[in-house]
Amino acid sequence: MTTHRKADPIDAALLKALIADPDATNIAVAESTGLARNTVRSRLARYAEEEALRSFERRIDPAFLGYPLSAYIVTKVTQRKLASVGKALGEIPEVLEVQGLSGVSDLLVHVVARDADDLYRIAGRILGTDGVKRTNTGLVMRELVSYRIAQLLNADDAKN
Amino acid sequence: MTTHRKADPIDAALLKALIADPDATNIAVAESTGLARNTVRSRLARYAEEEALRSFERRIDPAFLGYPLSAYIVTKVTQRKLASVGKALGEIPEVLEVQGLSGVSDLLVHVVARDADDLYRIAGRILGTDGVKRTNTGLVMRELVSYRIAQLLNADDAKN
DNA sequence: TAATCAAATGCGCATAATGCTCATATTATG
DNA sequence: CATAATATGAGCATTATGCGCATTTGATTA
Repeated sequence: MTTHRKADPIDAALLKALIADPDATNIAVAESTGLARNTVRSRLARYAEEEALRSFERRIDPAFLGYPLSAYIVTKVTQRKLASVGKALGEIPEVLEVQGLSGVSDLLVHVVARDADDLYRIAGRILGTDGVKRTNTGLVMRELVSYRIAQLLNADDAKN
Repeated sequence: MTTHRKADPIDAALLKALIADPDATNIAVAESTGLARNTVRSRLARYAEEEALRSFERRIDPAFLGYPLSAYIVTKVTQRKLASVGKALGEIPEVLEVQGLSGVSDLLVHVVARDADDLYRIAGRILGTDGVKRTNTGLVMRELVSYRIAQLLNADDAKN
């Protein structure tokens, strides 16, 4: 796995171009980055192969699907039942994401809801799940910093 | 704002096709959904205009940028200093997202890091930020349910 | 029931992008 | 210096795009 050429495993300029315009054609990206068209093409193919790009689902705003409320539910779980809880949570449609945190029995459950009543119902269903000991719901009131990653493309070399 | 035709504001089939293949051409989407090409085109244009699709950044896996560690830092803040804390957090490159939770003085800070030492440094920097009273770092150990949204496209009608 | 209107459809066409191949150039690494 | 992975440049057949425009569909409303 030695790298030849300077070849960053991930090319910052290329990704920046795509961030600026997700629908840019390969040719447009090539022009804006100064790379050759075939280079853009082969790199994107490699990224796809390496799964450097996650699902398109991440780009869909839940609010536009009718789920304007977003909440994070910190969930304390009976350690033995971690797997079954994970499975049960996966069966709740409004659960977008569940991450196991350090502490072994803490889960961070990201949910969305149609309205306050809906959220109440969902939180109740989670708390009622066998193996769940305790939940703590934090409704997202506002985004102080909205999701971004572009800044990491600069700091890549300049260690901070 | 009356809707004519059946016209879902968001078309489930179209989005599903894009989830299945994010790089599908309009023509391919039209074929797989049974919609006309111009329909696909105009709908996608509308979604873009309505900002139903979020930044392309969401699709970039931080791990491929050299940040394999992900953590959520629950942060208790002096309420008066909420704005300045938000600004300060925004200046930390490894901070991907900051959300203000109900409770007014609770923030959920999503960070990534190159390694454990890096995370330690970042957590320290956040704790050292003026206005931050307390932090609680939860390192993501594994994903029990990885981000998904497709299931909401089905449950859209079938109230659960 | 008929008028109305937004969305959906179908067609055509000039322009642009794609997917591919192949030969060549470039550069980090050993 | 030799090597190997990447980048580049050119060409070409195929496909997609962007757009205009006329027509149809189906829900709303007078």
